[in-house]
Amino acid sequence: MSDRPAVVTRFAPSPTGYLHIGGARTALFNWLFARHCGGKFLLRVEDTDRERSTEAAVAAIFEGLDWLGLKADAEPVFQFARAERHREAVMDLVAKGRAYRCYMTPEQADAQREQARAEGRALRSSWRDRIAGPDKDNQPFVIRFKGPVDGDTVVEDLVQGRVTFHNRDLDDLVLLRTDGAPTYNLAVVVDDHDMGVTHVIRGDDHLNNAARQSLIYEALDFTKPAFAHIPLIHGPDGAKLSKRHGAQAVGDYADLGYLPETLRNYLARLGWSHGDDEIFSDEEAIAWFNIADVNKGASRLDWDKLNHINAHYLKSADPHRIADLVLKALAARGTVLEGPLEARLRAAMPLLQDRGKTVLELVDQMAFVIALRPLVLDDKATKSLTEETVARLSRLRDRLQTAPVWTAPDLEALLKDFAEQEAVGFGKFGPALRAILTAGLPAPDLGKTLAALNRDESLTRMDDRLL
RNA sequence: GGUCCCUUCGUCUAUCGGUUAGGACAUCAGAUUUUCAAUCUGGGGAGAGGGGUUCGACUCCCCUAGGGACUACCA
Repeated sequence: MSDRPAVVTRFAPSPTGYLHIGGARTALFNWLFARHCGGKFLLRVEDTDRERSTEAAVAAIFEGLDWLGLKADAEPVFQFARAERHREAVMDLVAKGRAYRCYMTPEQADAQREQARAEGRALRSSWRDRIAGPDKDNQPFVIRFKGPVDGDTVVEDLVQGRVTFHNRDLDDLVLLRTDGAPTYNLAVVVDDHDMGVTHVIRGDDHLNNAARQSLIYEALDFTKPAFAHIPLIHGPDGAKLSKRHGAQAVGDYADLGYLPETLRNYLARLGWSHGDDEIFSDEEAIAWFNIADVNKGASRLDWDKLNHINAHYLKSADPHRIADLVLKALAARGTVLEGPLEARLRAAMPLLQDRGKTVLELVDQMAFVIALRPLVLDDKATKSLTEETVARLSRLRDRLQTAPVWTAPDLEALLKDFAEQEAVGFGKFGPALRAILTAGLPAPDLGKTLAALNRDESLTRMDDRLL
């Protein structure tokens, strides 16, 4: 009897670098499953490798999870802080005869491992059944797990199905290092048990470890959690995701102008599906998510689809929020906007936020809004400003000046009406007007362009060329 | 080398023994058009190969090929 929630999941990164996209998806699946079940999602920092773990990495991972919106339901557990508890468990194992002191030097271990491999079996230390004499009293040793020599270990995996391992292929792995520090496979088992983890959802690079850990669970008399080994994410070329595939860290995606909801949606859809649903809310994902629907095969990152989803969320996002992001991206490029320019950009955002797949693209799409006068026209544009065109645009300018309302639809209508009145097609003045207003920078329909610039700026830019 | 996992359009996927194998992204064509997009309509495009099991296999089994993970006193 316990009051523990029925389902407890955890994300357990080792802080040796930033949070990469694969880890982000693992965290997401854990989060989704816990939410779906009304359970808890925990966080554990696996920092037992003191050499490679860094504060900066811990911060980067927390920041990444935070940005993604994956909040843990309890304070994170730092594995290294629990070393004493891990040692306790190992001593318990030694007392039970399920672990032993091994005095082999690393070199001896390598040699024995090689020999074992040649014989088609895993390493079994020669110290398995020996008690050291006084000669070893002050000699360094490690504590190894005394694995069964025969029989099978079966992992019932929620994603991969039933997977059988032969015990003879499983090493007598080191539980406690020479310096008394616990190793990963031991610490994971003890921590998952102590944290009440019911579902271990992690990358399938750990599937082999699940067998080793199963043995430790049994030796410790711990109840095993359910395992779910989800496939890894590969790069667009099918190879394991690495630096040459570009963005790996979730922070990179933020810098590139992707929204966290985009990543959640896209990543959830990678290796998991709910019928034909492609774009869905967090609530829907939580309601639908089920480990049974997770695929077994690895999937590749597809930038086009990521972009498509991001465009969708960019379109429907709060303009103020997107404006903040555009401003931030601009600032990162060294352009700090304030005052009227910032106000103009913010006001124009609802008109323009559907024009980019990323915030960075939006920055480019908004360049015409914040361009400084006088705009520099290229030769072609300058030549198109014939006497006739200038005269016509001047007439248009006067109408614009007295336009009763300055909104995109009204301006669009005004433009149409003007064309009719002049008895010409848009081709007779549209391109020239566009050149005057944007200097060839990307911009939307003229009605929207005028609206985005606001009346004063539009008229002033026209005056720059027409007067 | 050994152990284990994986394999449906270019990509992400649906299918859970009987479908013209569906959808999304991408792509191509057309429409729209004042630039670039967007949008709309339509098209092409898949069960790795070979054996079985079965009245009937994408679906179940085996082999081959290809891809991946693990094989540390890293996690």
